[in-house]
Amino acid sequence: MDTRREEGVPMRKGPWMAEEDEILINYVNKHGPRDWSSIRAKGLLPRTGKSCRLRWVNKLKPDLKTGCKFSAEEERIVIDLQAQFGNKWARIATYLPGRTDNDVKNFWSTRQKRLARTMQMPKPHKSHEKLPVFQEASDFKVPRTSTMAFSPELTTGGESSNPSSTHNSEAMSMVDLPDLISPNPLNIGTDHPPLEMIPMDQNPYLEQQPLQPPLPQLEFPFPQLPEPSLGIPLPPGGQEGDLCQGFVDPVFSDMFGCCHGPPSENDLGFSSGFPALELDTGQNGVKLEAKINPSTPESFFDDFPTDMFDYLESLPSSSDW
DNA sequence: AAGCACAGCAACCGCAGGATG
DNA sequence: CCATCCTGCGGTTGCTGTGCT
Repeated sequence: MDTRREEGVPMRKGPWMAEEDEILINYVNKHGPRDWSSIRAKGLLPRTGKSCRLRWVNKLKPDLKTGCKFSAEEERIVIDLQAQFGNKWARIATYLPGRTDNDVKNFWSTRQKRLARTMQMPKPHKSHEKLPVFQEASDFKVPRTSTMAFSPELTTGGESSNPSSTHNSEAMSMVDLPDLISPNPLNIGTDHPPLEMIPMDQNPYLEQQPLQPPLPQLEFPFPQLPEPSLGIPLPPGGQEGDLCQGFVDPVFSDMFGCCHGPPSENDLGFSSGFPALELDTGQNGVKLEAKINPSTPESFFDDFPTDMFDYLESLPSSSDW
């Protein structure tokens, strides 16, 4: 394949340097995202065409959400679509604006590892062994929109989603934590039947939210932004500063507003576009104080210190063994 | 402070399918 | 029809940062 034509020419591998990125961006701006192998043929970069394309698609493309964790809604979409399409990451990624197939793949693989750890969690444990800590709230909180559906009898009397039983968070849309809090939150190896993975369309406990069709791909030449901007062209129909324009999932927009890159002036006024988290900006906007909004999505807690949930583990004393 | 383990991510590899000559 | 090239996809690997002991 590429290797034959590259004989004798030392091909660079490994991490990309800023200069290489710049060259690649310039090339794409001039010629569009195609003819990748001619980049090397023209002597612009000692990289294979594949490598150039990959770099562009995964890191340099203008509409990417780089350095932005998957939101709860994105997680839900990935889970739903993975159940529907299987490991068709590129296809799944078309439903997630700003995400690449590699992002989705990595997210899924990380999630699988985490689940595997959870499943292998030994029931008895020696006192000196540290229990696996649920590092993400979504490991033990089950949003009602999750495809992982409970049989009602699995929770205590089916009252788990009663808002009055939650911890002062009137509107948290999730199964009440204490119902799932145990060293074995999924009831694995107990008398309970295992959790069922139910396809979305057969899940009676799921509030159906039809998936939106994939977004149209950004076409070359990319639209240019007026200054000042982050240098990120907008999706068609988008407005400046809102990379999520065009992503029409109302739930997503309602919950998260938009995910931004580097903070801009407007970002400090978080409350309008990011209802899940309100920040009190002190003098000069330096001191930030987070206030939890009642409608906070569950993955919001991912950013909390894990020891916040230490009480969940309720470690038995060593005398119990 | 050093060593270790782990999670997350970037990048590579191999393969498949379409386009072209 | 065949060979070759290009592009795209999914799986895998290896590096890096971070937290824990």
